[in-house]
Amino acid sequence: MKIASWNVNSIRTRLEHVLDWLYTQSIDVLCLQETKVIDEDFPKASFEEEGYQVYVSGQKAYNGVALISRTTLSEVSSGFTPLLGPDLTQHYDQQKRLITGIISPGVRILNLYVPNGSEIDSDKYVYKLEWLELLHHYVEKLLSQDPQHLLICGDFNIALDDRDMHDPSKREAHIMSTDRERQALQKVLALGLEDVFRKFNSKSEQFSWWNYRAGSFQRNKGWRIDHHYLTPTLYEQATACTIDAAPRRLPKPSDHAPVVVEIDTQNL
Amino acid sequence: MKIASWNVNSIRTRLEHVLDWLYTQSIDVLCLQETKVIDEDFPKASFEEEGYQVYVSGQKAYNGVALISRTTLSEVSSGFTPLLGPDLTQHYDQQKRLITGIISPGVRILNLYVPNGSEIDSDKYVYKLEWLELLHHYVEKLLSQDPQHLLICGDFNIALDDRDMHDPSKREAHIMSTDRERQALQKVLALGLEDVFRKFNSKSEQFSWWNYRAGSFQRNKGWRIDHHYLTPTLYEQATACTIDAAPRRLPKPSDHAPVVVEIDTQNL
DNA sequence: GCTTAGACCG
DNA sequence: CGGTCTAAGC
Repeated sequence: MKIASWNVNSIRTRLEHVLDWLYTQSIDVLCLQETKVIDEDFPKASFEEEGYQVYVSGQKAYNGVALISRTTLSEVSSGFTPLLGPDLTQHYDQQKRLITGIISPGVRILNLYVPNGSEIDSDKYVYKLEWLELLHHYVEKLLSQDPQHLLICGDFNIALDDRDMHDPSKREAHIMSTDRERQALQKVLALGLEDVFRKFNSKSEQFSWWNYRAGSFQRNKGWRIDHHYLTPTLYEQATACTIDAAPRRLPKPSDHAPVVVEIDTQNL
Repeated sequence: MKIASWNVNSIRTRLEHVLDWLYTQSIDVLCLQETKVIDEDFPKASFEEEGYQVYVSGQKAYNGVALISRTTLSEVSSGFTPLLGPDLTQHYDQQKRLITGIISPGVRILNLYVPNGSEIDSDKYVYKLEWLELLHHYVEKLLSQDPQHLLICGDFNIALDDRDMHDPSKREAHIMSTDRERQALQKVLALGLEDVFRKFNSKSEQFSWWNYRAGSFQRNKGWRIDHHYLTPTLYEQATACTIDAAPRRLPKPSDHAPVVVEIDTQNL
């Protein structure tokens, strides 16, 4: 089973890229971030015509996530509120950054768009850290339901270690690589999740995002900020995890490349 | 010799359309309107590489005209001021709507983008009528220099008679066809100029502009507002005048089609 | 750089 | 409807 995560930076602008890639790669579950569209304007029909189910949680202009699956999805929900209640979460759920559902072999997929954080110590940076703290509570609850069948993927806007950024010397000066961001994410992962990309590839300079500016892609000045995290049983059954840079070479690309994980579901 | 007029609605957006059409039609002189670009950002090199001279008079975002010629251009100038002096014209020359030059067989080309007028009796409608009054003085001066070798072309934003609009019953209710606009243009033409399109074609519904909205082009709900006006000697030597609707069918077209006049220059 | 939105123009 | 611009977000 192939599960992909892709920050598309507007699904309406990138629709043809996404449809073409989805079919040629025969993806089973596609997790999109930064769809940048309200739910009623999401181009659902284009996916449904090809046999996919589509669940969206979007807003105007910013953020927005979608879960697109060839297999039936159940228990789909979006935002922190369904699990954590409205008291803590109402404010954070105004931004549409989280959607989840269970796919047919009983695996829960959690698709995230972690806040960018803008600049270190800015209000948005604080919001990012608070959001990751909420995520910790949320994942804890999910794991209490089933500690072995959770896959979390998305745009984390965090480079987990120094191999995941092109200039690690600037680590503490740059958003996405500060200790506080890394630790906030590590606290979530400590609940029992592992970065499956590193099961297959320990090299540095394996990036999933390149700034549009200054020929960053051509010079491979990027960041690996799009991840798949798996609980131990799923991690064991993973057979591959790859970043596909091909769509990033197309005209008018998203700034992110899709990341695909393959899982052998026979023994689940 | 083939002389074309085309309102391109942004030369930067339409550059490929214009270059392709220019070469395939082997146009000698191309008069552009609504280039929508400041002079330093006009893509001159694209035309110069193919052996054309380029003269521009543009501004940011609005208006803008260009004269692009395979034969040498002389006495090029833009705006009313060079002929009429600054007193009356300074205000009107802030909008870049007029460029002129003499092409090699001694024919003066005057390329115009007449104001649209917005709504009847609006400030912009008054401006349009005043601009046409200034044009009358300007053309009078040009003809005093040479009454026989003047070609005026461009987007006139006026349907000269009822054949030139799809719904003549709305004539007085619609900008571009009110009596005051027609009379202001007729006053210029009375100096000794004739609409050369009507030398070859007296049919109605021969349009050069179709609104982008409501499928106007598909239903041929258009207007003939792009014209070539010739002094008698040139008029006699004209061998064809055609509107080429083909570029209007392309993806992301200009709302105007180019209009081409062919003149036999042997006897000039 | 490339996306969005809203405003203005035609 | 489609071009421009500005201002914001990443």
